[in-house]
Amino acid sequence: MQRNTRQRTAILETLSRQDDFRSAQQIHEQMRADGETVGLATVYRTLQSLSQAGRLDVLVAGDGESLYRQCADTGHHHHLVCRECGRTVEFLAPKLESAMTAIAGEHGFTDLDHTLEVFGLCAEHSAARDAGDAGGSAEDEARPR
Amino acid sequence: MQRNTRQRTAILETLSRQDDFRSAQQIHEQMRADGETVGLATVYRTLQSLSQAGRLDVLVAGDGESLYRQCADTGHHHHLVCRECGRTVEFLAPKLESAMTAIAGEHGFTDLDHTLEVFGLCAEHSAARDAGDAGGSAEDEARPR
DNA sequence: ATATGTGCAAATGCTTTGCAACGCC
DNA sequence: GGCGTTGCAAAGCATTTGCACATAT
Repeated sequence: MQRNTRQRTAILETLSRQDDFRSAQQIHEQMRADGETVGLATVYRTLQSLSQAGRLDVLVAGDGESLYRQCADTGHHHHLVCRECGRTVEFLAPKLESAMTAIAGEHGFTDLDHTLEVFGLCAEHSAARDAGDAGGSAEDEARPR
Repeated sequence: MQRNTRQRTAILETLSRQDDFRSAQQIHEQMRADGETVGLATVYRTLQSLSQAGRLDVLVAGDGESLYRQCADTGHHHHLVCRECGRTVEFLAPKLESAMTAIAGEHGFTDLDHTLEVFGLCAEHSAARDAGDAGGSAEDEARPR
């Protein structure tokens, strides 16, 4: 129930070369730039199926856009993401998990699920901002939102 | 820089009578049902300005829709939300906050911000499910998504 | 008086879908 | 050969925006 098509392979390959969280559109755009011929709808459909299969991590940005990334850790984990460049650090927070489970239990909640994502500016970009990067240079093109 | 219009007042009043997280459209719909005459765009604009002013909590649902709620705790806090009925419990997690700050710091990240929301089934609805409520009754109308 | 807020409808932007052609297995 | 997959364009949705009109202060 999941065939190995040229497109599917190309998408996986593109993702494996990518370290940041990227939107479906950005991934599609990059593939076109790399000479791949893939329809945008296919990218959407494939990313969706891959994430459902647990082979991809999804992050819903503040504006509702979905961002995808192939993570090193295949289990449950969280992310520290740079708002400017999308640079991502994966981390675990076991104490936090148990604390949440406890709180939920106290209130009679079951069937839990949670989202925890941290956004900020990575070392490189917080430095740039300190230096007075008020006017936003030519980085508009590169940011993963 | 923020006038007291009939619409603004009505929206605040509606929110104060509401205990669950609701989307802009649901709030608008309810207001119409209550006999209020307010444009949808106004609801969107007002909810946005209120949340920016910190008078409202916003939650981005999994599908990207924004949900609003007037919370008791005006400071920083998190939510435990029932997937079925939207019932919400506010909670604090100070240890968790510092743990995240620490992790972010280790990686050189600054200007932090984070999202932490827990979803699950409240006592009432987890019981209903256990009882074999597979066919979903007439509750479709009431759920805040 | 005048800066703001409002309403409507059109425009946006991301994502999904219908459907015929296509290509793995 | 059959059934999942692809592509394109159209459709869907939540949200935003332009603009003329209304209205708080």
